[in-house]
Amino acid sequence: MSDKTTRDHIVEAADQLFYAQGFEHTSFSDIADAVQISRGNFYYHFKSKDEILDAVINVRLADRRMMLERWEIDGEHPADRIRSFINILIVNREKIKRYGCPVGTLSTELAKLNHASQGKANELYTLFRTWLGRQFVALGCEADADALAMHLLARSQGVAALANAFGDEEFIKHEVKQMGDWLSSCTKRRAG
Amino acid sequence: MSDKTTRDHIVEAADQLFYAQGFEHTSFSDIADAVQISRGNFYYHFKSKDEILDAVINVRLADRRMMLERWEIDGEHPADRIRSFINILIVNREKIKRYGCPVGTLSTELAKLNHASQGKANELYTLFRTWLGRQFVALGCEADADALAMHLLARSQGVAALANAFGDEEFIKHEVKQMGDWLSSCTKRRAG
DNA sequence: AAAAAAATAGGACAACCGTCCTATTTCAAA
DNA sequence: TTTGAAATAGGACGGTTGTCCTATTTTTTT
Repeated sequence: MSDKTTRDHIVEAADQLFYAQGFEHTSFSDIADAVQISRGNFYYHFKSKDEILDAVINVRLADRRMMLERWEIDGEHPADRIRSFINILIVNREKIKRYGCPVGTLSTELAKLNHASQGKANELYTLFRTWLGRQFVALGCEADADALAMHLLARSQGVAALANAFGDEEFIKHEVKQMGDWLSSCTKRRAG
Repeated sequence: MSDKTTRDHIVEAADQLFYAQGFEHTSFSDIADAVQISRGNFYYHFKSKDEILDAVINVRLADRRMMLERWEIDGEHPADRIRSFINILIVNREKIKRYGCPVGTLSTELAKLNHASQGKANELYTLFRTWLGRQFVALGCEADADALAMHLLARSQGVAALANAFGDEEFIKHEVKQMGDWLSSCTKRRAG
């Protein structure tokens, strides 16, 4: 059917479970049940739970990197690329409502656990930050490109957090519209 | 020295530990060590860990309620009250950098745990939401008072999340300034 | 001072955790 | 078909968790 290795299945199941239940609250048994393998066989593929987390973060990093690269190859305007980023909130609104932002919630959890992979998880933030910064530079906002990137990142995080708490998808739509307006006013201020 | 009961000490220690380490990652032993009582004695004051969480949330609710009421009694302008809210980020920037927002991180964690006290924890959000909404109404923004309250809440959450991830207090200051400007433009748009 | 109540200590408990070990099975190379 | 490596199953392990129980101490009341 599929040529995915057992290892891939484990990482995939762990990815989903870490997102839905959190890293600490997901046990080896949970993952083993999801993949339908025995607990013991686990340590043939991974030496520890932390190693699985590492693999999960690597997969997430690779996924997002690919997505952002795809958005950059197309001959789109930088503003439209940024709009693609904002639109993640719309595309994933259902899951965000239920589980929050996968990047933000993992980062928050690992910070509390003071986990060794904290830094690596935050590379996900940095990935978006750098990419957004590059788009703002392309828009002609060299001076405060990074600040604008951080601003947008923060607003996305806040929207995801509240949408999750209140279970409110409409709020996402409303805020996304505002973020679009904000972006327009940004570019217009440049042009005018 | 102090006339605080043992129960108060437990709740206080649990409050801090839940904030710094998260609810699930904080064990009975952690709290017992902090309060310097035996684990066994614990169940004389609380029937379960969930009951401690409940007490912690109640304390947090009471604290915030008192703070907001204090801000409303003073004959201040609604805009200045809202500025007081925004300024929480500045006052607590050190702790936010280290542990994030106490309201947001707890809400996020309980959502993942699918914990029974999820709703109660979210009352903290609702408290601020309602209060902010009331201030925006007083500012003359009846139509979209709640939306403005949610917007401000979301931005605060986002700022706290990123400040925590990047360990960046300067970012807080920068965003707080912008939120002040946004508020000014809000009120001016009304007045003009 | 005696009696009753409140508070505390310390250990027992079953369940679960991440980890590890050792048979057994599967499968490909020879 | 034989051989050896790769993959899997299942259970044992020590530690920790939340919970509970029962003495003992402390405090209050009479």
